[in-house]
Amino acid sequence: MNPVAVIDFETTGLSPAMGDRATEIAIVLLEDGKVVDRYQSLMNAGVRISAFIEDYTGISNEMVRAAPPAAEVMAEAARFVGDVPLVAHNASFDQRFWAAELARLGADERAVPSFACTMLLSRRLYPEAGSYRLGALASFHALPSAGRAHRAMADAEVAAALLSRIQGDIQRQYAVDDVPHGLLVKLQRCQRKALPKAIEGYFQALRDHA
DNA sequence: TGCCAGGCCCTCTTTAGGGCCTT
Repeated sequence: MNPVAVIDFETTGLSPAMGDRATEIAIVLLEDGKVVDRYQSLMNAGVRISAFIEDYTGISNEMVRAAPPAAEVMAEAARFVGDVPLVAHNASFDQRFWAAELARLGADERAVPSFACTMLLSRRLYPEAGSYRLGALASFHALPSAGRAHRAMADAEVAAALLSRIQGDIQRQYAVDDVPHGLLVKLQRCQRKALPKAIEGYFQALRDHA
């Protein structure tokens, strides 16, 4: 299976459009269901972190003041990811911050790649899960704890374990050898009953293209 | 200081509203 990069941001709030900035990023490279590399850094975007967010993430103004500049960290993160496709939990959130922080470096926001989303996939694959928060899905699947929740690397590790579980379940349930990123992106937009047809259609298109 | 968004998805729906999920 080709590698994917599972990414998680900690930020000052919910919306880069409202001035919120990233405070920490973690990236886990996953290949064949195994972690093969990691990147993690706090970053200083020069903005104040509210008391609520300090409490929520455990990331303080003092910690961020001592961290490298956000531009430096994001450039490193982009180099680390390279052309590897991206995955996140509730990916629309991380995709917005990925685009916004890289746009500050001069990157084209329209060129942001499509993310696969472990939350959307879980909604389709595990209708009995009840809650689709990352921590709730980790409990549902009995995934190993990776440290303090709401820190970037701990959450990225859990999301990577969830993705590995998702890929394995798709392989078993639908008798396929591989679950490439493009298939994940396709399935996260599918109704549950349409999953088998979508999987067959995806691999048929690959064969037609070959 | 306190507040903010956006996309998905369900239903008491589609001429809409509200909960969930991310920080």
